[in-house]
Amino acid sequence: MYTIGQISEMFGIPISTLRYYDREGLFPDMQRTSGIRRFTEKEIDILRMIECLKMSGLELKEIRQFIKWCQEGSQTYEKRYELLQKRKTAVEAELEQMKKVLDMICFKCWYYEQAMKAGNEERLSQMLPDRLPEEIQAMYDHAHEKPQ
Amino acid sequence: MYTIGQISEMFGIPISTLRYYDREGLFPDMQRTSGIRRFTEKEIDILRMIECLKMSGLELKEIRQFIKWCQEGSQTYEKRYELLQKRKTAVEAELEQMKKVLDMICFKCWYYEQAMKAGNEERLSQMLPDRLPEEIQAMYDHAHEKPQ
DNA sequence: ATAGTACCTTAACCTGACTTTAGGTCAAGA
DNA sequence: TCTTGACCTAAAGTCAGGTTAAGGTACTAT
Repeated sequence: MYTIGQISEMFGIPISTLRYYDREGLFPDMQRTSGIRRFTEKEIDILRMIECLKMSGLELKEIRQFIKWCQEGSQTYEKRYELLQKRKTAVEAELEQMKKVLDMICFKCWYYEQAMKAGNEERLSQMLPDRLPEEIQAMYDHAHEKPQ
Repeated sequence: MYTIGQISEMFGIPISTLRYYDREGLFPDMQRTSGIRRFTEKEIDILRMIECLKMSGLELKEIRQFIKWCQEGSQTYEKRYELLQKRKTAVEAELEQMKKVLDMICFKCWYYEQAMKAGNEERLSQMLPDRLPEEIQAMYDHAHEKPQ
């Protein structure tokens, strides 16, 4: 059993945020001793889940729903599964998007490296959009692909 | 030259958002004819940049700064390059993070698939944390790696 | 005793990124 | 003429996800 201060240390999450999560119902029936929150393994598991689902792009209220389902036992397996499947699809799409963004950023880094060497962008602008060096062109093209 | 309505259509961005971007100084010295905004190729280029930099996680005020540098010509190449390098590092880290999150989500999908088949989580809980089927274990372990 | 520290609450405040509202201009078509 | 549609502004509102403030309790060490 841990106090809110210990959990805050453990996870690097401000105390105010932990209290806010509690207010939002993310720790259903957390125990207290004379008003003071007692975080057990159960709450730690929930926090790990919150961190993961938050990073996957879920909102707090959706996370609260998921946690509620976890409490309700085996009859909500399907709902939990469906939510996770949707998340999976969304995260996969986001990952593809981020790869394109990264290629765009990398291209722009190359671009400004060249611009710095030359002192201007004249040569560079003549290379656009399809006379770039092979590797750079590949990044540029990938970054500019239409999303399917 | 395009009107705000045409640009809104082209980019799928609400008119109110385009006006908001303008208010925030993202289209420095955009021309107007009798009060009506005229979007040219220049503004279209800026919008493409906004979309890319936004997806890379930059805030509007940082994007405004970048656009301002673009206006200032060749003496800001270095600043622009540095900002992009920082973004590159951040996006690379985010990408790695997202891969872990995806593995976590995939693991959980598998978990609930099994739970649905079995009707309970007893078998599953016995497999944690290191007696999972090989492929699943790999996902689980990757998802739980400590960030370096 | 009293000071310090860690906890508690409620309510207000904050930030970023928009969106909505209320009221106004202006040109084209019925 | 008058209504419709596309534009305009300033100011207020919204939403998520917190954070801060003000005031209170309770244990511990000096």
